[in-house]
Amino acid sequence: MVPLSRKSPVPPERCNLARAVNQIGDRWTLLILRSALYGVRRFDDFQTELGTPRTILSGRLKTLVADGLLEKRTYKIEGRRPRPEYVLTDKGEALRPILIALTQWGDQWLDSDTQPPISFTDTNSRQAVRTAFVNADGREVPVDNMRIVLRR
Amino acid sequence: MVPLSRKSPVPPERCNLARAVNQIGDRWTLLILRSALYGVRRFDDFQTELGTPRTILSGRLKTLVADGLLEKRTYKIEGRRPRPEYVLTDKGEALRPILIALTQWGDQWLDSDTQPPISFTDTNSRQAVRTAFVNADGREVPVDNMRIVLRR
DNA sequence: GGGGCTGGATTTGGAAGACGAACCCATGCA
DNA sequence: TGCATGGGTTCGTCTTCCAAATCCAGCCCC
Repeated sequence: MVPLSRKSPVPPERCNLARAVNQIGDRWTLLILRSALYGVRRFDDFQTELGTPRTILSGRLKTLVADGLLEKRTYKIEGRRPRPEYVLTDKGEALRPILIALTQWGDQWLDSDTQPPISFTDTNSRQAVRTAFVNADGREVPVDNMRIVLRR
Repeated sequence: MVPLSRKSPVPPERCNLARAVNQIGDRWTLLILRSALYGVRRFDDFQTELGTPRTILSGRLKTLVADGLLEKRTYKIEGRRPRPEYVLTDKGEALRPILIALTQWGDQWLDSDTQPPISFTDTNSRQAVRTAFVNADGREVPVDNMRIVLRR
């Protein structure tokens, strides 16, 4: 168990986890990113799938673009007028492993009775894949073997 | 780039990521969990560190306990009256790798200019540690080598 | 070229939740 | 008895959320 501490080693103002939470730590924002990672790009598709109020969706898409997680582009279907679409940037795409890990957390702790509706396997070994800590060589490092390094 | 999709392969109602987001996808909830992972346990310590309004903090702690992420216990200091403290359960502790991964995402995408204030190393190799997907043998699986498996 | 359709929004009021300040309350201590 | 401490709740305001209605631009068709 984690030892008692009266305060965190890194104060929230300097903490990149806190900053990340401020940028994406919001229900709708995370749900929009979820859909985006599955390839959803269009306003009405987000709206239909998530049931997000249109005002909110409009605002969240704006801040996601402003924060560089989505890129607003224009797509054009033959015979239709051009329309915007919202595509993940590299920065947004970099959240994929994290959200997959969170999915697996949900599989285990929110719905452990039933088989998860989606899972991930290694195409070579065909084994199930999980998240873990690895060193530079890609070898797993057990949590007990990890040391925290603080800078100042 | 992710191919266009008009809707997600798993609808939000059945999606454990969406469920996870509904349980912890909230600014204050995530910040409280951050502090808890660093060992913070007491009402006033959370409040001082995060600046959470006391009403909000009180409510969030209640739901975190109700959701089984924190356990409410009693601690007693010699000569002081007993008080409650909030300690991570296994379910809450299981979020650690995910929040570490999110910290590292923040290091890279929100503050890449400066050295991150906190990092993690392997006590054996003294190398930096990162999160990755591994197979059952603890061998890293590159993201391109992952296959999605849908049920039903 | 007027009318309808369609997708991507903004405007408008009412409801819910966030917030800060003040207060409460049980215990231990002087 | 009075005061200090930690952990809350109550209160009134203020912001944000939300649903419904409306707007708007471009394309189609007649």
